[in-house]
Amino acid sequence: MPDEAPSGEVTRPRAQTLLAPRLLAWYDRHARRLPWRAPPGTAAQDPYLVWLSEIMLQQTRVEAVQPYFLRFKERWPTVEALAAADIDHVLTEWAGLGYYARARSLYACANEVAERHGGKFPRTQDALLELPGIGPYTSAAIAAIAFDVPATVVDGNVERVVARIFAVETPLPRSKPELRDKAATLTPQKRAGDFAQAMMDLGATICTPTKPKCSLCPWNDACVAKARGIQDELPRRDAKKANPTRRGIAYWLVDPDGAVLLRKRAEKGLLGSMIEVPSSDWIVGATPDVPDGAPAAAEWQRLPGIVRHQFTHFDLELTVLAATVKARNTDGLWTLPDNFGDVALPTVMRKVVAHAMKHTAYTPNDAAQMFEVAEKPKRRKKI
DNA sequence: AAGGCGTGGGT
DNA sequence: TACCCAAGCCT
Repeated sequence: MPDEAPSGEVTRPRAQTLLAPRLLAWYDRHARRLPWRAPPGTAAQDPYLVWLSEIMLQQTRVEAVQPYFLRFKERWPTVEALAAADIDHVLTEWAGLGYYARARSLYACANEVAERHGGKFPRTQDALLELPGIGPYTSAAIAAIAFDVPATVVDGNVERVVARIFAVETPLPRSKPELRDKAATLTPQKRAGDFAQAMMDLGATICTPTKPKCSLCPWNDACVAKARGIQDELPRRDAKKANPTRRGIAYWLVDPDGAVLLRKRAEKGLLGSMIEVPSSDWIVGATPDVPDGAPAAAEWQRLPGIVRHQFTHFDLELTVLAATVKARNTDGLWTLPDNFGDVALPTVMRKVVAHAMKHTAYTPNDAAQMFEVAEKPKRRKKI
């Protein structure tokens, strides 16, 4: 473990002091150009954009984030603009990106920054940590990248790189404290933001989970796992249990105008505050065979096939029942499919929409084509 | 403090 | 097909 020198700097073995400069040199030549990133050596990025990107990047790949980031930046260029937005518009813009509590926290955080911090993000890790949706990773990332604070940024990439460099064999998540401490011994006092992004780029492009490209790695001669030939086995992880399957019914109700009944889900929890095709509870076990919990009494027709979706902690199988009504006798958001793009439909509900429109007599139009995309997910089975 | 919380791409 | 797991946070 590193000792604290009187200056407050972390002391470290001499060899380790050489690692950061080598990685930064690699980063200067190989940094990916990303829309939220200032090129190495240029002026710091707008803290608002750093924050926005870091929230979106939580548990989410760069490629998935890019279009969302660009749309948010265009629509809400400042934290004040975002704070003044309608939360439902924010959720609609976030739809498809997942982990929707992030969008709610994003909005809450924008309002705190606008109202309590004068529109300026705090510059210290401790102060950032107080804001909604900002935890240990994100506070360090914003401090380092936006404000050049020498904070140690630890995400999944950094954990993997550090586990390999030091050949940490303790499985995750038990090894997290050790990995964090070892990462701290690598963090330089200068260019900590570039260093953090370099570590993450290294993990994303070179020190990958499988088949790491060690021959291209600026640290390959210092990597203990590589020296031992166990780089593919690290980091180890404790086994995780299998996911259960939950089943339920989604109710596709259409009025004479072709409007479809949608509903807003509970504020928090799974898909919190998002819009859904009304559905039963999703229960482990058999699909209920009675349309219990249907939004209206109607002649429900079971559509062929099933909608499958995987969440982080369970698999879902939805049966879709369809019916028409002569009048809008049920409260909800009666919405024409042409306008589905204006509501916060998460991906699982886009799948339901696609399935229903494919198996009912809905006239194909732009909306139908838009949702066809969501239907095609798996590769086609060979005949 | 262990589990809830999305989605998509890769192997 | 059936996993894995990603720029994590919250309770």
